[in-house]
Amino acid sequence: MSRLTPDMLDERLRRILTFVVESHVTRAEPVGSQYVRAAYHLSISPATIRNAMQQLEEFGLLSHPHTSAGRVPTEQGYRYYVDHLMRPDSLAPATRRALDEALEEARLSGAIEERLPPALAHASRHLSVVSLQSDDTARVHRFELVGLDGGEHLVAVGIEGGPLATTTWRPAAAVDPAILRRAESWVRASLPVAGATGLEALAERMRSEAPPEIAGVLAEALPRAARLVAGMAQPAVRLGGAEHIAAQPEFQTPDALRPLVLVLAEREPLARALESFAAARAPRVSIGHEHAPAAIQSCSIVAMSVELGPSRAVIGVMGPVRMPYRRVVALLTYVGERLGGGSGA
Amino acid sequence: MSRLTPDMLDERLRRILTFVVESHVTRAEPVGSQYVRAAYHLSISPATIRNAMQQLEEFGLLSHPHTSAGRVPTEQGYRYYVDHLMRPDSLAPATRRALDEALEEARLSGAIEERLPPALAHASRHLSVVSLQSDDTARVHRFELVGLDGGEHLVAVGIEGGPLATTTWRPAAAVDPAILRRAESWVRASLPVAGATGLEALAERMRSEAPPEIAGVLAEALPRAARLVAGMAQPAVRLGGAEHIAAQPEFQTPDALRPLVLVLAEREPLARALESFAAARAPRVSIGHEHAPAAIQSCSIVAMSVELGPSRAVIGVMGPVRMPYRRVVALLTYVGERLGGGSGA
DNA sequence: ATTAGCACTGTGCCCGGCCGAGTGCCAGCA
DNA sequence: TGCTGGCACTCGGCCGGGCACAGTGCTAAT
Repeated sequence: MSRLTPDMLDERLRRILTFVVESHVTRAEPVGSQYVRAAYHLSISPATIRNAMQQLEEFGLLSHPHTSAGRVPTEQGYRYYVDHLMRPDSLAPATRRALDEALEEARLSGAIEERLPPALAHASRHLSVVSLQSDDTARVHRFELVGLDGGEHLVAVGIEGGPLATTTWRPAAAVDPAILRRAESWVRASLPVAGATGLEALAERMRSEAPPEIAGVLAEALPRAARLVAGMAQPAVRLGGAEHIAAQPEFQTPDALRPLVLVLAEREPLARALESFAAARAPRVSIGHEHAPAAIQSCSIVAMSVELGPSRAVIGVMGPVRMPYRRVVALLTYVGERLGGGSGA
Repeated sequence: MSRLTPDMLDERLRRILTFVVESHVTRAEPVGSQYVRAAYHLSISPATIRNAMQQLEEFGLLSHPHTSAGRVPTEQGYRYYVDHLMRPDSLAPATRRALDEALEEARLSGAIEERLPPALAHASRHLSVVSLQSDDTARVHRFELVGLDGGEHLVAVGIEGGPLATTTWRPAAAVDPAILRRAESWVRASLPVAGATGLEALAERMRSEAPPEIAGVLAEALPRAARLVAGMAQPAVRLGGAEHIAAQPEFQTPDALRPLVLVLAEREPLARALESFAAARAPRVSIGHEHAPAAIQSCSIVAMSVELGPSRAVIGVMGPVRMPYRRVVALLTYVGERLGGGSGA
């Protein structure tokens, strides 16, 4: 299907499409010709509007639930709206203030990834999603080996743009600190390596190449390090305001709601969908079937990537395709600025 | 309402209640007198069964959706069944084998808390829940302070019966290792303390009592340590097999399904409900309104506490009140034995 | 090109009637 | 006394018809 260019539609069609989208977003019902006329004080007659709507339908931008119903935007209609019609919105001062407060509080307490989802959900009145960045191929650039008191040993690995992760184990016999440092150096000489698989490859090489006296520690440490990296690669998706999406009229049938149950329980499909926003430094919109996971193809996602503490995260909002894109984009733009997403690396 | 004693019901009433519960569990429909008679080859007449059912209804064990429908167990009916009627079930060999394999594989890969939910869900054909144990008041019994290469510093805290948690920060100026060790010792002298609040109190005391040269590091380390403990106290709830609960006939209306959406998204109510199983060394059953969170009062939970790696966890299964308690209890009993839950501290 | 008018079509809703399931009760019987 | 067969009753679910309504598509007029 060829992408519509902005100038394929004349001014009137563009205005009417805008009206239909925005009316339908707020009213959640098919919109008819006389409603558009009345709501926007148009001086043209309903019949003319009907003709225009018919053209929009031929373009695939509107559709018709049944003969005697009004029009509803198609996913392509929303796409056209988002790309060419929607004008920037500004946040209500109260919303802005609430966000500022929440962000400031989060910064102080340091638990920003905990506070962000409820704040976003509250401000957007939609389900908010925050995914701590995942990257299977992220380079492991740090490796630390520490002997703790009491015989336990600690291994720490850091991936680029990610936090440091640690785990501990208790070897059969105490390990000489000098051996630890040599083992550390041996590993570091090969850094950076690519993700968990890189570490596993390193563990493999270690068996034949590393000096025997450090092989023992490394045999314990490297697989654990690989597991840590693999664990970081599974993004933790945090959610806020699930009540909003569950309250939407499009999710008032069990068939519509069920996929949501699955997605919210096992968040993997959601994480997958959010990955595609990893490069978005400004809010990006994904509408319905534009994203892959079937369970959320009745939803739209507006999201972007921001710096969150030491690592990057995708933050966004998910709702029905009939979503107030204007408002949500404005919201995310603001939050992104506040968190330094746009200015980030 | 006074608790029913097992001998308040004569043998026939007990048998009929058993039949009604078990039929309803498998068929998900009200069960009528002639169905009971036919299904269990009873030699008594439907009329007699009806009389018996009427008595059971007077006891509050059965109820009646409407005049011309069969009987349905009440929550108290299920409770009586679970307490007095249900006989131990044995696992199908295939299930047992599948579980053995999953557990063995999980043990090898070390990621048991990842593998357990899907395994439990698959074996029980219900939603499985695994909650890593939380305890606000858990004693902090370990404290480590380590200088890493590159100027970063690492603080590690361990709570009793829990894993070691770590975080890092980068102080303005490098800290002398000797100072680190003295700071460590100063904190350890006060261990164990109770949970995050204990650490916060310690940070408070530190300001007036600690030698000035270690106050700087501790001012950075102690609040971070407190946050780590607070974070551990928020149990991570993992789920498996959400499709099972979403497929149950009792959740085929939006009103029934909606609370589930909320609970699965924000897992806090679930975590709260699971806390009450922390002391259960054998499967315990909580039926409908027996647990507090309103959102899951149309569900039952069968769960128990087991040792999972270094810490304890509550593992269980959640489904509609109409749940195959026999089978699920047998399943959890088996898994509990395998994980050493019963034999645990 | 726009508009007024009008016939048309499909949905949602209410209503009445029917069917079936399963009960409660009663009278009769071991 | 306890069980049983029989019977009237009640309620939910389902089906089909009829009505009101909304909003369209078309045509003819401006």
